[in-house]
Amino acid sequence: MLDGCDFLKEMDKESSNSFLSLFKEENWSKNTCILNHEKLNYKFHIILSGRVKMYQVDPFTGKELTLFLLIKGDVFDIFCLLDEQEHTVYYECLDDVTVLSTPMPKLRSWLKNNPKNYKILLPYAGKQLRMLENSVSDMTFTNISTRLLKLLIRNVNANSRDLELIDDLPNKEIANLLGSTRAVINRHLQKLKKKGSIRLSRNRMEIKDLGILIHLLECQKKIMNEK
Amino acid sequence: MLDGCDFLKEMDKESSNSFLSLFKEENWSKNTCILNHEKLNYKFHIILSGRVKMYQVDPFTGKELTLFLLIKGDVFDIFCLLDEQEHTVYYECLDDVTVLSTPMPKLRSWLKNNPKNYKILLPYAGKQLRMLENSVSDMTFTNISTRLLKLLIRNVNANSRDLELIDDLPNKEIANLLGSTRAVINRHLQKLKKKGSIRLSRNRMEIKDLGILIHLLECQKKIMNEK
DNA sequence: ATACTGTTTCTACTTAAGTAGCACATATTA
DNA sequence: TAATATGTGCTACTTAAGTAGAAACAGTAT
Repeated sequence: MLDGCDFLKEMDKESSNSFLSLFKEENWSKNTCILNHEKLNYKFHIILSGRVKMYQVDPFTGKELTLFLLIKGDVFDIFCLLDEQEHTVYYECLDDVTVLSTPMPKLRSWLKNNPKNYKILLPYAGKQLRMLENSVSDMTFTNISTRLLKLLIRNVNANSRDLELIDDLPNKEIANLLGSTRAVINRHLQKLKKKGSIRLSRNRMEIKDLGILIHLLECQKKIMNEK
Repeated sequence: MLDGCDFLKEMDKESSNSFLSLFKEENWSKNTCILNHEKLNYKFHIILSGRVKMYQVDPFTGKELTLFLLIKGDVFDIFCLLDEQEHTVYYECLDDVTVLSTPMPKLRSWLKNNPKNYKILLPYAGKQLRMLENSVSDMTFTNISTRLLKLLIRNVNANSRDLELIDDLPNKEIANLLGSTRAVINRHLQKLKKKGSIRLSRNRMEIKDLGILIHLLECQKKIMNEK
């Protein structure tokens, strides 16, 4: 059930048993939102199935930015767990979701009593740090069409060659993932479609020719290089 | 010497003594670069004095992005310490710098033997996460002139009312901090100068009227709100 | 079946930011 | 002191991305 959870793999058997006994399973239906950020300090969750987007909303324009698309094995809110500060961020279920939940104080006191397990947090925190760092550098170094190409390629399943995780999202959600707007994303998607690399329909994107996408990404790099 | 170091404040007396005995002092002169990222996995540093910028360089355009301006109490490389992965990032001393240094493996084994001290890493990791998250949302929600205003205001000393930390940087370095270019930053700085809010000279920025800066920031918000 | 909502596809327009280049000023050092 | 490098201030130009709005379409609910 929790195989492949980065969070647990460093833990020994007895620790992971006592750790898991802290939690109880919860089911949230699609589109459920966790809006109250104070509550993030009250509960801690591990995702068993389904997608949860972590996002921010600009209070002045209402524009949205999806910071992470959390899936099985991801946890939240790691920010609060690390430094016990409030975290102004929202969560929304993109599918029906199953999570393991526990009150934050319960988890904190368990960690205090089992201090060697503090270290299980470290690689996960590192992974998040690297993802954010990567977002920052992508946003300063590359334009939106390149970021879109990267997003698509990154989410192609190596075996099936199919687009995963983001294949059923509307243009608006893709835009939120890249920090752009629906109109701009659609403009770039239409170009990719015209080149025969993707297929588009309502709430559905499919890879038609991964080779073209990879080639286009290479070209972008070359263009930047020539400048 | 290490008063106000976030990194140590959670540690008990005996831990911090044995912790500090791992390190030895090093002095690096201004403009020293740490280019070899493999080495980041070999050594770990705590800054005692001077500024160190952590930055990335786009391999295709040569454009730079300063991710963090590290000062007294900051450490590096926390990314490597957390997840033991390589970290493609550069460091450069903006001043003569004094650090405490230790081999990474030595620190790792000390932590292994003193597992309760794993937790001292957590709030620092949280702080870095929040700073990066903040960069990402600033970059998607606000334009460069607003980000410049925020940068200036954030670095005004509350008591002296003077600009600190970034007051002696050339326009190019300010641009790197915001992920922009010298020409654009200078354009915005000239506007602020014309409004009488700052004074500019070679490698020097001074606050002339903080009130104007704060007012301009408020106006930016209002403009975004009306859209 | 109908109305309603969300999504896609397009066109036309606006604007902030990036780019290029140059004159001039200020440091550094040879 | 001359020569060189670095930083500033400014102009003119280009372009990617944001903005606005409308038509057509696809699902859902009544």
